[in-house]
Amino acid sequence: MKPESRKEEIIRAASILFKEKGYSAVTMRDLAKAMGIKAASLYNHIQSKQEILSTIIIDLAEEFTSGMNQIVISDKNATEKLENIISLHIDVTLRNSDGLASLNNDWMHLEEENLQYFEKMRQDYEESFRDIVKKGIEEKEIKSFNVEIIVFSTLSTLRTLYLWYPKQNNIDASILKRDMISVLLKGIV
Amino acid sequence: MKPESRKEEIIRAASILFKEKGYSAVTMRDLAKAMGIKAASLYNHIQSKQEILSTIIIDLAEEFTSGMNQIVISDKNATEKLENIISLHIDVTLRNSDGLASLNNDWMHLEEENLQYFEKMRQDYEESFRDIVKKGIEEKEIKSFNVEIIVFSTLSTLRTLYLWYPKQNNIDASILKRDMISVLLKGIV
DNA sequence: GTATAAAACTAACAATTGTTAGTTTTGTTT
DNA sequence: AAACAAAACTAACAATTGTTAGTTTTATAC
Repeated sequence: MKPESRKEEIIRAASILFKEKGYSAVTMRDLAKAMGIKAASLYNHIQSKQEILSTIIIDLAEEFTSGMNQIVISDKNATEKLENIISLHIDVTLRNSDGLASLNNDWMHLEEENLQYFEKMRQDYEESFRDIVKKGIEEKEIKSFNVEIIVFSTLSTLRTLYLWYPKQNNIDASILKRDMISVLLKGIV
Repeated sequence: MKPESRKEEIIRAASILFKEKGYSAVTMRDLAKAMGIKAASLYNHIQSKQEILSTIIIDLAEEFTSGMNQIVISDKNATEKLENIISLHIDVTLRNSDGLASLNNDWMHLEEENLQYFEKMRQDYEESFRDIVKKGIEEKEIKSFNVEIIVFSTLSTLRTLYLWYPKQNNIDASILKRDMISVLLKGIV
């Protein structure tokens, strides 16, 4: 592993604080104290508080976008694609559960350009998800429930993993994947 | 319907703003502007910003606590109890989806006394939920999956209803209940 | 119409906010 | 040890924050 730059350390510390109190309630002085330095010193490494937020969120959103795109173009049936989506969410959650709090709760504090970029990615992601479910229903792989409800209920669980996973003591990733697939898919497929 | 007091109007307006930007990012001047008055005038009706937040959250939490307690003591099997929990969440969401945003995302900004009170209620709620699922598994009503995962996945969906429901155009409550019960329970029972 | 209560207003406060400028310290390379 | 870059510091700023005090307007009751 290459050593973490000071900037990356700051972003990681910020992710933890943002998770605890939300972006708006965390001050640069809070963040500095967590780093053991003064607030002004942070600006040797970052440009603004906003840059920290956008780095956290956009990086994660691009990870999901890229992962989803690979799943979409893959030569799999709907059920397997849904399994891969579950797997994607679990992988990202294990790697960066703190950052996901910002993605879920503080995206609206992004500024103009990044806000639009983020909203586009989220919309495309949901669209891809919906299309996979629709295809699955057409192919009789998935039960013919209301599509919106299936997408919503599945996605809401996956999106909330970041809150739940850290409270479980070291549940194994592969076991988690198997169980999540059971609970989320066995009901609808 | 009895007319809404000025204080209730303020709390309702605050719920909407808190949902959009979170408690910390909403200023008393924002809230005043939404009410068409000056910030100082708000204080003729409320004691503090904190009072608004705690009113929104504690009222809702008590509603859930009371609803859950009735379900727990009822003479129903586990499946029926879970159906009633789903129904409870949908009812509360239809009545006050804005306030639920604060309950879900801004509870950590409650101050000492109310924070403890809230956390106790939430803990008890989850405990009751878990007990119902456990009992259901013992009675062979519910499949023997990991209890934590069942509770987490179901509850995460119910807790996120407040975000999803307002975007659906007037989906009927009874239809929603039937479909949610299908999607959430058919997989595990 | 005069008195009373409700609800708005103006003006200001002390504290906190993100950020900048300029300087000093720390650590590494020659 | 001299030079240089990285990373910390102090001090301050302009703007914004929740809130208070005191006053005026608006609506209701007698």
